[in-house]
Amino acid sequence: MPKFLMYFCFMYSKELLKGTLKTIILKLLAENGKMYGYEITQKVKMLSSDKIVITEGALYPSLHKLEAEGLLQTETINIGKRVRKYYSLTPQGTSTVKNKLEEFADFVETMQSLLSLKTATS
Amino acid sequence: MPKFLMYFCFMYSKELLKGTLKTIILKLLAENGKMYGYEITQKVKMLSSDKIVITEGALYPSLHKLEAEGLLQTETINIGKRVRKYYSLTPQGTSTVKNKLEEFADFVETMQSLLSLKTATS
DNA sequence: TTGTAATGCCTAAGTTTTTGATGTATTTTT
DNA sequence: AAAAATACATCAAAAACTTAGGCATTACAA
Repeated sequence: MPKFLMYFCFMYSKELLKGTLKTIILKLLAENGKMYGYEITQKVKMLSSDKIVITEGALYPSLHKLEAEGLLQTETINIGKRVRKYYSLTPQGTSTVKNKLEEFADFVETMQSLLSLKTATS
Repeated sequence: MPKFLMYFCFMYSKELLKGTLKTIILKLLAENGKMYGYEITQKVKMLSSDKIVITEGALYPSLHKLEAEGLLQTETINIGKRVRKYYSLTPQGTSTVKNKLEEFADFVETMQSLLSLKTATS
């Protein structure tokens, strides 16, 4: 789909996405073993039907930070003359994924009750 | 509960909360007609069992912004020598609440499927 | 009665996270 | 041959928040 058309279809205010990027990255890596940056952006777009678009300006700083924190490790390989940098979870990263997911689930539950989005079976 | 103890019990990383503040405010006002700032902080704390704590440093700028955007209107009354500023929804605000809630619900659904938190009935 | 906590409004500096623009280079498709 | 996709990255600016403070009144406990 051409870029200029995308803005008419999907995507909600990005505000809500804030704070969820790391969780998304960690979860994807937990499921797929290792992925490179560009692959992550495409996967998220596809899995969310273009509703969640991770820009590279947000992704790479986040990946670098996770690596600096010891949650991710990298492995660079060459595809012809092009470089590809694979990210994967460290042991510490693996144990963090679970916490992050629980935290998100808990947050959602709290918010849903606060916003009365989850009505008691009545 | 004393402040120094609170940090041991509840509250998850505030990151996730980002972007949800306006939605929370609008929904509370839709339900309660009119509320004042301090009241909102207390209500949210209570309804979320202290899991969501809205600081005044976040609340007041947000209220002022919503007012500037025409979604809220105010009414100041005096309680003895103390001032109390009630906020309520404008017609525009009322129609915005629904959108915000739908947006949040949609976001959550997308995230849950992305994070595989919602498994298909199997 | 005195001082601490609670009520009630507010601002402002600094941090974090993200957007949007830009840069570079290779490979694939039209 | 040109355009789009692949693939990495950085950086200024915006947005939203945290932390810390300021001011004043009222309630409560020591």
